[in-house]
Amino acid sequence: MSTGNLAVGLLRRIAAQSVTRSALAKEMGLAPSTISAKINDLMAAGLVEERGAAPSRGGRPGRLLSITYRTGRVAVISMGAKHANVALADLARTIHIDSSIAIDVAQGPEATVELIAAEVRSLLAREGGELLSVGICIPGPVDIERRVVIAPSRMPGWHNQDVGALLEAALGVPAITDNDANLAALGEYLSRSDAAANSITVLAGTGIGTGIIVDGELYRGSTYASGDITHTKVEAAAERMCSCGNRGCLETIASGAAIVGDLATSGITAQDIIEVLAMVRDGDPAANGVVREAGRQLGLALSTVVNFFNPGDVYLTGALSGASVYVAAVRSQLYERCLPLVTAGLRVEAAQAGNDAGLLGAAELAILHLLNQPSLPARFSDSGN
Amino acid sequence: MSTGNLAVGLLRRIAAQSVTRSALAKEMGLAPSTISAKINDLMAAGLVEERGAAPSRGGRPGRLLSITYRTGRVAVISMGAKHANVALADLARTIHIDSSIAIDVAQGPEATVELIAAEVRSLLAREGGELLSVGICIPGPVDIERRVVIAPSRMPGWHNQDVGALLEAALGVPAITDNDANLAALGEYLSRSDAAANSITVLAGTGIGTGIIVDGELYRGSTYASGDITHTKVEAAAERMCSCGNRGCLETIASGAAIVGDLATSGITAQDIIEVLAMVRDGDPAANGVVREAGRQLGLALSTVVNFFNPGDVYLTGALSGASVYVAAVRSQLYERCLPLVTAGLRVEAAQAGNDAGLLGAAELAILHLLNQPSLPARFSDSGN
DNA sequence: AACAGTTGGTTCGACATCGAACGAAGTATC
DNA sequence: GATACTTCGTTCGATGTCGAACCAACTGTT
Repeated sequence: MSTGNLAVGLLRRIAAQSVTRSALAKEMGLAPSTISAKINDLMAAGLVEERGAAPSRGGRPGRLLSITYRTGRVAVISMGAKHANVALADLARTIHIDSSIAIDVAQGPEATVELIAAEVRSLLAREGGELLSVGICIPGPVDIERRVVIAPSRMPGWHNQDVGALLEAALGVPAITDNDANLAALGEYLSRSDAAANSITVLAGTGIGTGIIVDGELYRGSTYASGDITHTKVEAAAERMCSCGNRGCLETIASGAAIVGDLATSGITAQDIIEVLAMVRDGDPAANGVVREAGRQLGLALSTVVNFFNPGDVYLTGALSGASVYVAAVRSQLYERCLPLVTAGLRVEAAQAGNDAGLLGAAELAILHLLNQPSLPARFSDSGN
Repeated sequence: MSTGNLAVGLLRRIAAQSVTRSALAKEMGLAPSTISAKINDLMAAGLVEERGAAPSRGGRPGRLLSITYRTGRVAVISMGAKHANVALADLARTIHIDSSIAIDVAQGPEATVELIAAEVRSLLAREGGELLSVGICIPGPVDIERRVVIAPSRMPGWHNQDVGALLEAALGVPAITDNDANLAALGEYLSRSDAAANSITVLAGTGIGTGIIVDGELYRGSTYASGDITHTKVEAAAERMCSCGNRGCLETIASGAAIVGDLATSGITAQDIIEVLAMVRDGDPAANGVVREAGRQLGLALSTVVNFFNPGDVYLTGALSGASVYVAAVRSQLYERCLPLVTAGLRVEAAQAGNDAGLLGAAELAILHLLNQPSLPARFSDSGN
């Protein structure tokens, strides 16, 4: 009776923050009567309750609505090749606890998922609450229809694997999977109140992927491969051999690995990109120069894409986005190289959600997935606190 | 009473071709009862009538529905810098008569629109029928909200001009304006039964623009500037000066003007790109080589965009798309340079609608615009044949 | 020629949403 | 503290869409 799409939207919104009926009506652009009717259903089903009143704004004060169920948790995971970030979030998409564990994708899906599942259980034991759903970011293309990882260049042995099914088997709750850059774009879009309807979120890690938001919705392309700019040709990299077998790819000059490598050839050894960032922060000129150059090259490659897509916002995530030289280099390249009409109003910024963007996007998808389960109201009402 | 959005969709569909109620229900994914109810309204309003029966398919034969009004015409115009194609189409988007006239955009909007309007009147005088609406393709960005041309690099004096208003004043019917590449994409998408949901349509003329279809809808970008790849940097053009003041732009090596220029430097003079095409068809090796190289460079520039956008189809329009060497060169570059997951299922073809693609897109927009006029039913019913 | 099978179209009750009108519960003003 | 004003929420009739059941009209088979 209350499993309609509107009910889901209302639950999501109320879970995020207490609101009054009239505020909901305005936010959602629906008639007050429609909201009231639905809220009645939800209250009858025991999912929502009135809790206190909003301050009057010159007239009758509104009654604040809260979600009855507050101990539900979604587990969200962001996978890299060597590490995974694991976190628990509530239904309002707020992250309550998180941790990082060492994994090795080369060990294959089963072993990796078991490590991740163990960490989820451990976080649950510490934090309490009931696990309702899981969302995971994969560093490679994901066919969300068939629900499998496809041809992930950095994850041999994972092709056609249904990671969601493995997680479901291990944790006993619904799970969803999507590409990391896609989820970062979704997370950043959702966590901004001022987000443009069309945006590109760049995730520069081992490879360089982007997530695309079109008209407020995630765009995944015709074969779930959209957003890949790793192998865009840049002149400055013409001599460099890429892992894909070609030369001149953006990855060979703007990825984390490339930066570490470039520093090594100038005699400076850094363990990983995090160390490089620390050096930049300490004012190391060599590190600074290499990072700026990486940003410049990324900006150059992005300029074609930005001219084509004409986004309102470009968000940068990944470790490098913490360095302001990097962000500034990307921005200045875009402003210099793109058409005036395209740069008019264009924002180029580090993601506000930082490295949690992917986790937030995963939480959103996991919650939506959960709320679309047919058995939802039962779960909520008979395990509610 | 029958001005709802469903009514518009039904009218459009019935105008395109006679159909039965049950076929409409299937096509539109609506309940048969919904269709019947709406058709009753439309018949009561005198907009639709039953005309004959469909052959039985093993059961009760359907009754074919036709639009009552068949002499209505929309005028569609595709503007270039020196020429404009003017045509009349019916409500089914079929072009009945067309012509080409010489214009000069440097004369400014008023004079140009007057020339165009005169040609529309002349076509109407020849063909008969009542003019209902006008659609025009502009070779530059168009802000469809404010309904003005913005910063058109090749049309000085047209900035912030409302061409639609000028046409309305001259012809006395509603008019709409949009960018030529956008409308070509829309037209090609609509005229294919097998079109992919996400596609890029390349219009290579003076500049090189693309129109983008996302999930079956035209995507225009955040500032109506999407699709511009004219100034994408290509290595082979590094030495060439572009009209934009930079070097290395795609336009300097892959546009029609660039091809004519390149042939001139090898001592071969062609008046325009049409002549070059004729030479290619005659097997002229120099012309062939230059056209193939243009296609190769376009393909190279497109590869970044295709990796990013992951379309199902790429359509080529504009004069050059008539040369199969050109299409083949673009296709082979895309297949070679894009990721396997992106090229899986990717089609790269000359537009089926050919150079009419823009006119068809303009007809679509003009018809939609017309059907969204509040006074529509009156117009239709009291002037119907 | 009767009858089963198939497809086309309508009727009717259910449901979601809307908008207008109204009652409820405050604040501001005199 | 009466009165106007503002905001919140509900009631109620109208509208659009759906799906199930039903009637209508044809084909093919026996």
